[in-house]
Amino acid sequence: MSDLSKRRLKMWIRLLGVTRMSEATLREYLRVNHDTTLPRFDVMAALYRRREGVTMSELSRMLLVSNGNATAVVDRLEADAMVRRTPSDTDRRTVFVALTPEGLTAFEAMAQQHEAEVDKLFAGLSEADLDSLTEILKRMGKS
Amino acid sequence: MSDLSKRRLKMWIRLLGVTRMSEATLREYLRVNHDTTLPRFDVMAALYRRREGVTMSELSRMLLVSNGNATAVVDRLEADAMVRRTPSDTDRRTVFVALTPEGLTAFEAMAQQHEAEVDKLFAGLSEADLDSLTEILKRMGKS
DNA sequence: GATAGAAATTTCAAGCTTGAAATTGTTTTC
DNA sequence: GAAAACAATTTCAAGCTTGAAATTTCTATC
Repeated sequence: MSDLSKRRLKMWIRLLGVTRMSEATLREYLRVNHDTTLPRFDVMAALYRRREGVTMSELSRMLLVSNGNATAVVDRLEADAMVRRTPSDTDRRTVFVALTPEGLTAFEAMAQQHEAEVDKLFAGLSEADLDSLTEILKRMGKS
Repeated sequence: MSDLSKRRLKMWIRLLGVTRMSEATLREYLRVNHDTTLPRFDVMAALYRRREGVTMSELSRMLLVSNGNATAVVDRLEADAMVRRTPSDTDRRTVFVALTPEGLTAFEAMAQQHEAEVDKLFAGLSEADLDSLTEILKRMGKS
């Protein structure tokens, strides 16, 4: 195994570590302050970005999770009236999911503080850091 | 919310995306080629790095997972004779976990290919990329 | 040397996640 | 227009994960 390969492995382990620690912080924040979870927040964030609604498949593609997973989280959010399922008129296999007004309100209450939390988490990163990091992450995403 | 804060949020979302896609690739590789899972691999990798064995607490700290989680994964690995628990002589609360010889063999069979897989995944990163990325990740880990 | 506090681990319930199979519906191809 | 292929979603079992509570053991303080 080449030295470069070893360095890539070390970087991957470090990347995973940073991601897990950040997720833990955000999970804790959501639990304590909003009595909710990261997966629920992720779904609501996706639906906030696509206010008109998305299909279940689109949703799982956006979040990079399996279909079954999306179904389960949406089921629970629906039970809490945070999201609503609407069957498609033109394709009876398809269902659209969207935030309810309550869901929208709840999300907006979380989102701003969540952004502040992320900001705090990565306060050590300057504009220049963000430039290079983003550029590198873009390339990583393409493979 | 400042522009810088928005950029940090975008970076975080991108980071999460890269991590999830990479994890999905590695999970698939482990499932198809070694009939195992990422959490199991992670535990075995930690025990490989600390061949002499670690306590359950150390293990969960190394992997950034809860104690209960470590217990569950170690239980299953132990049932498959990949790892062994040994009670401490000096502190009866403590238990050491270590790879069995079978576990060691199984891990070594996976590890090299796993490294190759990671290498492929991040082939787009040059030495210079790794330099700046590692430097930035180090700083991110410190907050 | 009791006892109160701290520490290591496990247990547990609830929720998350995957991948495969099942279900239902649409589209293509003959 | 049947039949086969394809597509969207749900269901399901198994495993993962968390956080809190319970259990057992150790340590410090009186």
